[in-house]
Amino acid sequence: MSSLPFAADNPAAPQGTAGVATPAFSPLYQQIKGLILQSLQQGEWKPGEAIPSEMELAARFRVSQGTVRKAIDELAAENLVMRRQGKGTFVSTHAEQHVQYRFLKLLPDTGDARVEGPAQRRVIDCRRVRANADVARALALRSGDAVTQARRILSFAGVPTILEDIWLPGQAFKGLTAEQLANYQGPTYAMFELDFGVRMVRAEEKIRAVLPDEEQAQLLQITPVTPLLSVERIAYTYNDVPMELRRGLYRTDTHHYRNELS
Amino acid sequence: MSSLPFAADNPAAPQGTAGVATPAFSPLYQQIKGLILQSLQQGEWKPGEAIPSEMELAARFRVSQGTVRKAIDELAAENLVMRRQGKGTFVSTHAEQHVQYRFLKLLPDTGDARVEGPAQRRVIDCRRVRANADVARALALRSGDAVTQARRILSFAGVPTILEDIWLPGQAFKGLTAEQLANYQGPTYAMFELDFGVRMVRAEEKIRAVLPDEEQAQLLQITPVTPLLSVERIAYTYNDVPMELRRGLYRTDTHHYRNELS
DNA sequence: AAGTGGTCTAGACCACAAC
DNA sequence: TTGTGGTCTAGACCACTTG
Repeated sequence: MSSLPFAADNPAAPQGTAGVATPAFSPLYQQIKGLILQSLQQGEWKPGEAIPSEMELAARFRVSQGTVRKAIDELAAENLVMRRQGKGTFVSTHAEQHVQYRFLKLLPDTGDARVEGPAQRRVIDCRRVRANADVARALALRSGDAVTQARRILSFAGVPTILEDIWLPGQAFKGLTAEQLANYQGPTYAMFELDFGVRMVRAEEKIRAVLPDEEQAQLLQITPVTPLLSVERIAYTYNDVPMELRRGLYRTDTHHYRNELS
Repeated sequence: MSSLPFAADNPAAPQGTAGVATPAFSPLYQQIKGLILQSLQQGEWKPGEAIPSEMELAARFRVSQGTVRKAIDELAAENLVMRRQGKGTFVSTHAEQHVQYRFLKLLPDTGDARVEGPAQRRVIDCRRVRANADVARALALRSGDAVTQARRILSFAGVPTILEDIWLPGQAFKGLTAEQLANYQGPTYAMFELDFGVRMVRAEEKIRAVLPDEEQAQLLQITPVTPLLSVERIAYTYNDVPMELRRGLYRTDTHHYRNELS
């Protein structure tokens, strides 16, 4: 039984005539959304599991089903939960996505990603280091804090296509090994959920065109004058907490980065 | 007074027991959405104008306000209309976007796009040609059909940053001149709305890293070994009809392409 | 048959903008 | 004061899934 900031029989935003700035106000369904979010964040329901039914949540929060519904609508729009008619509402997970890689927008020019199958992974490096200024800033850490750094190559149909450098906060990802990164079947983000309880919910990418240095070119088996996509990604858990910095170099001779605008 | 495929007092999907495949069924609010979309498409309400109030539409379609509301909710989510509390619901337009360029995701590395101000445009070329196979496929035309082709350079703070080639269906854009492309104040897509009645509603982009040829390098005042972002965009009007093919070459030494994932 | 999400309605009230 | 979109409720019924 949770207590609401503003309960249903204790209407929100009573609009005092004090004349000062509007007090922090949010509609009921936003408050409900916040409470559900809190439960998600605290792990009350695990990825892939069903959350309580709308009627149950309505009773628990003492609001109507319609209000819970609108809260869940927004959570579903943000891909935090998934609704399935007749079954229930489920916590999103990177493990059972209809598309294999939720955050990877690189597609083969030949259209169909399914024919490629999953990428082959080769982990080149995985070790604990101290964060430099750039990494620290991206992950909201202090310079010198412990981070786990990894480098790996993803190949499609045997062709090395992506070279990735990954930085993870040392605290949350204590004990991460190269074997885990290499051998886990399925998306790496699913492994993060399962082994570390870290769910990536959102990400931002900055994309540039670059030329590889000698080492990068060698790893991707290309010449140093092959232009590459540099994709710098920061992935966030709940509450906009950054939990991963990833810098990918994508070959785009047989693949392209696809984006939809509206 | 429109007649609905399934009226409110003539319940949809009576679920015949014929045992064959489910007949085409869509909920009432989807039908309403379709009707509103049709009016938008036919220009019953122009970009920037208000559409009728929810109550009016509810009366017109003989459904409840809540049903109209849900239809408009989806249209708003797709950026086809914009709601403004207390004022009404307005047809989206590229002219008065809160961000100046709705489809341009290139931002200065220094964060704030506003300090740059609008881009300086220099039109290099604008002429009618016949569509080759690639252009024809992208625009759903036949090879040899008339298209208007243009090339221009966008500069920020005096630095040539984007080289764009644009292809437009000749029929819809009859009479387009270099002067229009160069002199119109505001987004080019706003000019398309105003002068040609063509509203771009959605777009898809394929992004690659490339090296410029001699001519491209000269126009952008860079060396031919400067890697560039190649952004191939197809923009669509209503009903997924492609109305523009655009290929941009972006310098990414001082700017980056920004994308958000969820 | 029971339980879930999905749709639709009707009515009340709130917040915002314009007159 | 009026009209708009925004919130909230309560109840009915539909569609899908499971037992």
